Amino acid sequence: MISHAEENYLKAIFKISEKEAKAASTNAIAAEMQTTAASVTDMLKRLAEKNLIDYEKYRGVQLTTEGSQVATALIRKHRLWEVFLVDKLGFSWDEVHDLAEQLEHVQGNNLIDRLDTFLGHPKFDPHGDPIPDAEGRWSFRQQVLLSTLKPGERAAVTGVDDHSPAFLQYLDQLGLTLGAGLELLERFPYDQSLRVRTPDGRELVLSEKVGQNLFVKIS
Amino acid sequence: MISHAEENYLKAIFKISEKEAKAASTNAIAAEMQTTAASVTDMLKRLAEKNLIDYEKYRGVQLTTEGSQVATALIRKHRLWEVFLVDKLGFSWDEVHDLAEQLEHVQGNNLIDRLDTFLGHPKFDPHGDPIPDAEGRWSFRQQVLLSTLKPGERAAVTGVDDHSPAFLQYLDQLGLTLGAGLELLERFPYDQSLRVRTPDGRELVLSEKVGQNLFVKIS
DNA sequence: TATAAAATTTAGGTTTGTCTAAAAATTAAT
DNA sequence: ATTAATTTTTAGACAAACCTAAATTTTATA
Repeated sequence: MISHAEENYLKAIFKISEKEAKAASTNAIAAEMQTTAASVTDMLKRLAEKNLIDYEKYRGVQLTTEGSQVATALIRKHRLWEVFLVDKLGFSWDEVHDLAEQLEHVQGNNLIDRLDTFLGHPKFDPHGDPIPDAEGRWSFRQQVLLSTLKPGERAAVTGVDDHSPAFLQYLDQLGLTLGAGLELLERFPYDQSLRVRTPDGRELVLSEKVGQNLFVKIS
Repeated sequence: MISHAEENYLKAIFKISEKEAKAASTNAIAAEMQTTAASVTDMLKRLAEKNLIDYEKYRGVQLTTEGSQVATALIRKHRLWEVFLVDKLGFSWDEVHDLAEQLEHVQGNNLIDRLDTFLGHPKFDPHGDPIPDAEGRWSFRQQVLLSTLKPGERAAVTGVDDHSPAFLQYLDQLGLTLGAGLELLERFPYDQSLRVRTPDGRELVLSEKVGQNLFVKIS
């Protein structure tokens, strides 16, 4: 039996390992979980005991195959619930994280596969993040950060790196929701801000920060 | 802040009070919660401290107005999720209790009202139990136990008193799902078993126990 | 390479929710 | 109205998950 708290730690470790490629440090986990390093050490011992992580004192941790499977299943649940909340209940993409965080812990035999069927087997969640299938396989997509585009290139918004409500709401305001098209007109060398044009002819200036947090697919 | 465990106790007390009309006893709560009397006493102190119940040592408990509101909201959530699981995800009525038991604890501003809207504001759950509205008002229905029918009377199934999967599955097998019509042909005095006819002409003999656990509306 | 700084772990505590066994109060029965 | 049976509460423990403060280990720096 894996507790909710344990599940959350596994997910946090998975998330860190995704970005960093090396063993996840106690401090990084504490930051991700918004708790103290001491609490993390406590939990790491328990997770190691259950063979969900490989843990060596002072050396950070890595998920075992089993731990990785648990984390992947959780992410699948989280993202499917997000699709449900947005597509079926009409929530906006900046409102669903906390709800999905709770829903992902609901345990039940067929629940998630039935939900998946009900939603039409979506491959990406409302933020453009891939949803692993029942066997833990991920969908990939040719996407790059907006900041890497060259002037003249056209692209469509496919996802975000920063998932904060503030960023998502700002994108809503700009009309840069998933699928929105755009063309990079120029990059100002002074601060790396970007001038882009939308299909309806509007021109926007986006900060470097926006460019580094928005994924697009070049068309 | 009310914990999941506290919520479950409030719901249990509500359920007992519904049937018994008098103060709920420690033992009755322990039975309903499948735990020990000592654990119940512990919890009752906490609930009383939070003004969710009126508690006097050795005298049983009653919900306060606030406690009753919490319990009602929980029941609303539980039953709406059951409708979702049956109507949208295709679960059968004997499979949804445990899932709804978890889903009812998910906290979120508009979640339940949005779910309610999505489901079309159902008034009854898949077992025929009423779903209180957002203000805590209950729907009532003219229903009686099948065992109270007189020979010759026709009725339709509206709900169950026994919610066990075994009973629900048996009813499925008999074709006595919600809305099913029937006519009482005779009651055998020997064991109070009932001979009934269904609209498609089938005749069934139902035990006294079935008659005392099936609600019907006389037509 | 010592020493300072940073990261990590240990030690010792707290809260929530549970338990068993024993004590106390209430209710039933002779 | 005592005694017996039942119900309820208290006492004392335990596990999970967290905390702060202190000790230890690792890493960075002079």
